[in-house]
Amino acid sequence: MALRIWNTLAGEKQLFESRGDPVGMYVCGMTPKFRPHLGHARLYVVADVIRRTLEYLGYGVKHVQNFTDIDDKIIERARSEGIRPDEASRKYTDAYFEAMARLGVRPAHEYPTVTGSMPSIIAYIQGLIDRGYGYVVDGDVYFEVARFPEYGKLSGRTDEEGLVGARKELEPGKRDPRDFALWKRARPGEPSWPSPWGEGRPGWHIECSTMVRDTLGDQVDLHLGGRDLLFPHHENEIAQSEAFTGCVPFARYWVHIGVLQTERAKMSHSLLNFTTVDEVLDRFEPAVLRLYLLGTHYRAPMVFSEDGLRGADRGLRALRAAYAQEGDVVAQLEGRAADALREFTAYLEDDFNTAGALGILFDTAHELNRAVTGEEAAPRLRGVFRTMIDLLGLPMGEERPAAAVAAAPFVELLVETRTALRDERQWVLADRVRDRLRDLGVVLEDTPNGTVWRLDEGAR
RNA sequence: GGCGACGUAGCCAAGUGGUUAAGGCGGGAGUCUGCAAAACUCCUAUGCGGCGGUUCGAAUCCGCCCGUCGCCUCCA
Repeated sequence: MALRIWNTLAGEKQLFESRGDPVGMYVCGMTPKFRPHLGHARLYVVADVIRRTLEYLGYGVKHVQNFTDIDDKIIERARSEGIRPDEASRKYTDAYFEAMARLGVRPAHEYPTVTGSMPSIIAYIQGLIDRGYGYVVDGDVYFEVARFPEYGKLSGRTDEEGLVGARKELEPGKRDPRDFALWKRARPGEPSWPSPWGEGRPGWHIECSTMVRDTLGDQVDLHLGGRDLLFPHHENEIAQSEAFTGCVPFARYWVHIGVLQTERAKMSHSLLNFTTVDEVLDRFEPAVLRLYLLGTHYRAPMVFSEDGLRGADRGLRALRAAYAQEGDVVAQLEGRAADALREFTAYLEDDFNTAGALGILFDTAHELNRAVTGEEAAPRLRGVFRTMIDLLGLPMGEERPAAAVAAAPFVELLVETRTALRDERQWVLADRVRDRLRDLGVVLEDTPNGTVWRLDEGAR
């Protein structure tokens, strides 16, 4: 089986053929204007699994992800916090790295930034002007969409009326409503950089075109991003890049990750309806969130729910129990192990179908438990199970939440006492301790190896 | 208004022409256990938003309708 990917540009699933080694993978990074929310987590966890899958299949991958570290929202945010814009972007870039490390998202190879790419961006804009695609109006520079006939090939928006929308007026200075800013003239009190067109800063889309070229060349294999960036951001990126380099297509495979929504609307910073990664990780282990996010195919929209998280918590526990199984008798499960791994990777190779793959993972966990329970250990099955876990990047080591760490000495004292009671067959008292702890959100399990405990999910 | 996506059991969610429609959560019965928990066994959609159509055959293809969401403005 070979890797097939749904390419937004083609509107169909295509066989993946790399241009060379390593595969160039560019992921549209975040604008660090606040702590990352669950929508970000979904995108970057999916990107991480895509990269793991490629590497498993034997591809070398060069993963580049940017930070758009200067824009209106960052300036706004910095003002409200009484700090400088660069301090704000630094702060939330750090928050991003912290959250992703907890989620087991492997770092990209490079993280270019707008402020760190200024000379390159200016040269790129000048290049577009020189080639006749850009025009200057009083310190602003615009991209002239009419000069790029291919415009709209990614989003399917070719109709000018549809592009403009009912509400949007033609801004003064623009020749065409579709034209977009490459460089924005500085406004008083805002950070700015010198340029041939005067003080200002880059428009929103140009940084990606520039940074892709600087880090990965004129063409990338994979370009990933949220579905909400499809238009206008990615459409504009294509226009800029192909106009500048003449290399078509700019990105061979466009992969768009569906948005995460709350009950009624998309989760976003501007709607203030988001849940941050931190908020979830205060109460659930990172592996729970990761498992939850991978339970829906990446292209489908996903509605965030607390119940879903609790379900994932239970599911994770089952996987972890299977993961921890020990055994030493060789079983006749060699064939089954190979089948399971083949089925699992077939799902991942078919447009990164993590939800389908999870089905096989759970099947395998059950088989493993069965094999061990039946005194038939399955070393090979255990091996493929661990391979699957790694491909999805699910941490199997338990990370005890802060509340559990704090409670540990006291809970352990009670467990000790209860064990003594059980040794004396004082069942009523022993059960009372267990029941009372249960009421407090502490679950006790008596196993052949002693009593283990954990905090109930959601009660963290 | 324009463009697009989606609608599968109580909930979540795979499945894109052909055996009995994966898997998870929840629920029910049982094995094990001092009792529980975990694990294990079994059960939980004659049906895939609705109505038509194509086909020997459709959740899967086509049309219309209903509903939800996204983009068209900052957004991952």
